[in-house]
Amino acid sequence: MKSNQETKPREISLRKTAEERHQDILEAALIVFTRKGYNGSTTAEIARVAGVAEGTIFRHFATKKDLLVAVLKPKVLNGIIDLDKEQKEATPVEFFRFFLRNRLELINENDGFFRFMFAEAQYHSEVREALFKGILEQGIGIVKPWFDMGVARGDFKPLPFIPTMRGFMGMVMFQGMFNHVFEGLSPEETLEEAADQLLELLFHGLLAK
Amino acid sequence: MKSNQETKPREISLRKTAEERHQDILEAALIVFTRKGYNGSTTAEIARVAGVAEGTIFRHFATKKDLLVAVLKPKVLNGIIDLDKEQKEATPVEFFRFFLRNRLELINENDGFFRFMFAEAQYHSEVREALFKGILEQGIGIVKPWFDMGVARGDFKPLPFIPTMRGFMGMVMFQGMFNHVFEGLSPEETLEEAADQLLELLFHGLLAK
Amino acid sequence: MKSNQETKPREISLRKTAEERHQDILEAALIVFTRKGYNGSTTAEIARVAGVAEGTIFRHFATKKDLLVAVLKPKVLNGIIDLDKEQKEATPVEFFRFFLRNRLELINENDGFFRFMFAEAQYHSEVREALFKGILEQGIGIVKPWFDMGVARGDFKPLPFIPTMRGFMGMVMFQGMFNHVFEGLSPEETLEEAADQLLELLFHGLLAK
Amino acid sequence: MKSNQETKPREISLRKTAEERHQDILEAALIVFTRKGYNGSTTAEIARVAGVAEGTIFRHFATKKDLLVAVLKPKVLNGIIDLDKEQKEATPVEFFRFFLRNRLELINENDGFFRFMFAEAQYHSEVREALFKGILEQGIGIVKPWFDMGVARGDFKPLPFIPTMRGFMGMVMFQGMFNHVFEGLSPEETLEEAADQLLELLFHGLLAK
DNA sequence: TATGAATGAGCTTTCATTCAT
DNA sequence: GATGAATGAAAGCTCATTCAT
Repeated sequence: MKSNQETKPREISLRKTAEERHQDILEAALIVFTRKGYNGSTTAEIARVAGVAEGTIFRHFATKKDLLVAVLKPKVLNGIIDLDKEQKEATPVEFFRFFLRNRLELINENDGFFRFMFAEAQYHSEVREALFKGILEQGIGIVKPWFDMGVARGDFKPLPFIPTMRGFMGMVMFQGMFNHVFEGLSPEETLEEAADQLLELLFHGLLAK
Repeated sequence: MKSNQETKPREISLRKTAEERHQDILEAALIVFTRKGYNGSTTAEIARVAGVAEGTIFRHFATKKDLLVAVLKPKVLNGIIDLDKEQKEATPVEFFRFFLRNRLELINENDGFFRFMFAEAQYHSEVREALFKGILEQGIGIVKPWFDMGVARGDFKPLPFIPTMRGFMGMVMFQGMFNHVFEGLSPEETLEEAADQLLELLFHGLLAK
Repeated sequence: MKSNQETKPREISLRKTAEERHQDILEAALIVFTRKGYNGSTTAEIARVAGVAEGTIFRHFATKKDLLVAVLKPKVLNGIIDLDKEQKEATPVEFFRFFLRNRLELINENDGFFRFMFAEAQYHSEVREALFKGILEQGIGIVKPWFDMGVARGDFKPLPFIPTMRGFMGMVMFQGMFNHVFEGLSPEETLEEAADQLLELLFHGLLAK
Repeated sequence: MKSNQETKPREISLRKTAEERHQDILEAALIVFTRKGYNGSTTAEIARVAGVAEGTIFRHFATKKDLLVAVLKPKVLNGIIDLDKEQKEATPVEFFRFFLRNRLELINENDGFFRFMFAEAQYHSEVREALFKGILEQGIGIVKPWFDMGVARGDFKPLPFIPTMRGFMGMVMFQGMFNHVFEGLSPEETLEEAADQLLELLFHGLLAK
């Protein structure tokens, strides 16, 4: 008793905390959703992957839809923040180079998740909103000042921001997301090379002069 | 056959032919799949939209998956053909301008179907293959000669084809497909304006000099 | 072929008609609901009793609640009609005697169903309404003219109708419904004897003079 | 034991005693059962109403059924006792008047509980027995001497006790219990008026002579 | 002793597919 | 061929009960 009181050796608990289970379920849902889509995933499989009973899922998330939303939230919030933290001294051109590489890496690391998000955005307004508010708005908020600065400095042409941005994002997203669908077209290419070639096209265009 | 054609004088039949029902089902499936996704669609709803009994679907298509494949086939085959028929006299630059506008129109007219295809491509290898073989390969087959010609004539820079193409397609597809998700960013823009701005970026790039 | 066309011997169909299945399910639901209550009954058991697959129930009734309502409807509608058809020539006293016996028989024959209805009326507004509209309102509509006639003829005292009715119905319903709960108190009693004794009390009261 | 009583000076404890929790759970169960029925109530809701954890319920009552039985017991035991304590000097007629009013008040005060009991008596033998032993038998035990005395004194007709009792109880119970179901029929009526009218019918009957 | 997260059997409901007509 | 009722496996979800803390 005494020693117990004094040392309290923080015995390794066999039981997971509620927070850990919560995370287990979220991670499992991320994996399964990404692989099979929302409608193609069953709560039974998510439970199996998470290593919990099926009922446990509904203790943490009232409905399957709630679980979907909970899966989206952290990905959306954490995806972009602090991106330009260390880029304070960069030129706009350098920022765009950095940004494009960084996005391709992000998409690559979260393999399948962005594809999942764009896919489900069509069918579920919750996803659409998360995609829009969490990713697009934030992305634009970060890129626009650099774009404006580039135009102000005379580095960039004074093109309209939104359409230009859309073209730029199209390049990046498409490369990042559908690489998977089109795999085989240029298999030995590295991520950096892909980024550089997109940048070349973005910066200088296709025409010879 | 002949006697059949002659004697049966094509009376205005209230009964549809098997071929007509087949088409009704395909069209209904296209509509429902596009709106709700493959897993989100029920054969009951497709039957209702098609105006046939649920069992009839399975007389024409053994499984729901078969129906999906059958829906993809004609879209994929007809999507691209005859594109360059009337462009024989054009310059590569003119072709690209025409191609980009034509693709945006195509995507627009088949509202939702391309989104559906890219979305389901993740979850169903059948769709992935249809997308790849039917659209990408054909598209590349058509564009590459013009690209090569442009490079040969000195109109285009000698950039590597595949990455350049991917950037180009990214612009086009992203604009066409996710416009819907990002609606509101530039609402009064016409399709032509969007096409012109993408072309400006594609041809001359972002940098000022 | 020919004989088939001519005689068409109305082969005994192995398959039940949709209407028959509908009835099977309603009858099964009546049995199970009556025995176990609404919340205590499972659609699995109802299906088993009806001899159909569980899914079949939901082809005929969208929800379990709908099935409950469908069970109530015919009982409620058929319970009372034509009661006074053959009583045109009776005196009010004779009518009351007939009515009381008739109600006790009805409750007896539909063993458990009235108990079920009064029980579930507490928890489900659908049942409450059915009970009120289908049984009480109709019952009052039938009895009131006879009561009024009895008062007009000087057979009955001019008591207020509703409270008197409630006392009368209480006697009848309680006897009919909770006989079951209180069984054992007077086991060899016949239905007729019970009715006669209630009538005696109803007509002449407890007091000696 | 003694030292325990003396040394621990009943400090105002924030913690409830086991006995208090026991009571809290019983009260909560009474409320929830009465409102939703046994099968319609969840242990989760009872725990919430009681202000305890769900597991705590099962520390006090092994099963939900045990909780039901425990809820019934005190109601059944306390429902009737002391009824005739102050009626020693009354006449049988006065007793019946008092008894009827008293029962209506009791049913009214325990709003819903008697309805609950009669309802669940159909589905649960435990309730049936409690109802029978706790309420009927006791009630009969109390009323019968007064009835017999009334008959002996020549106040009451020599009717058979059980059927008469059943008619009487039917009036009372039905009025008390299903008033709720039939509300609206005579809304401004007071409890006393209702009692008086039932007594009038009970004592003198419906017939004019 | 009280807690409340976890459990898993079982609930109502859905749906692709079958098959007698 | 067309029908549509029937099927039953499987879906999402509930809930009385358990048990490590």
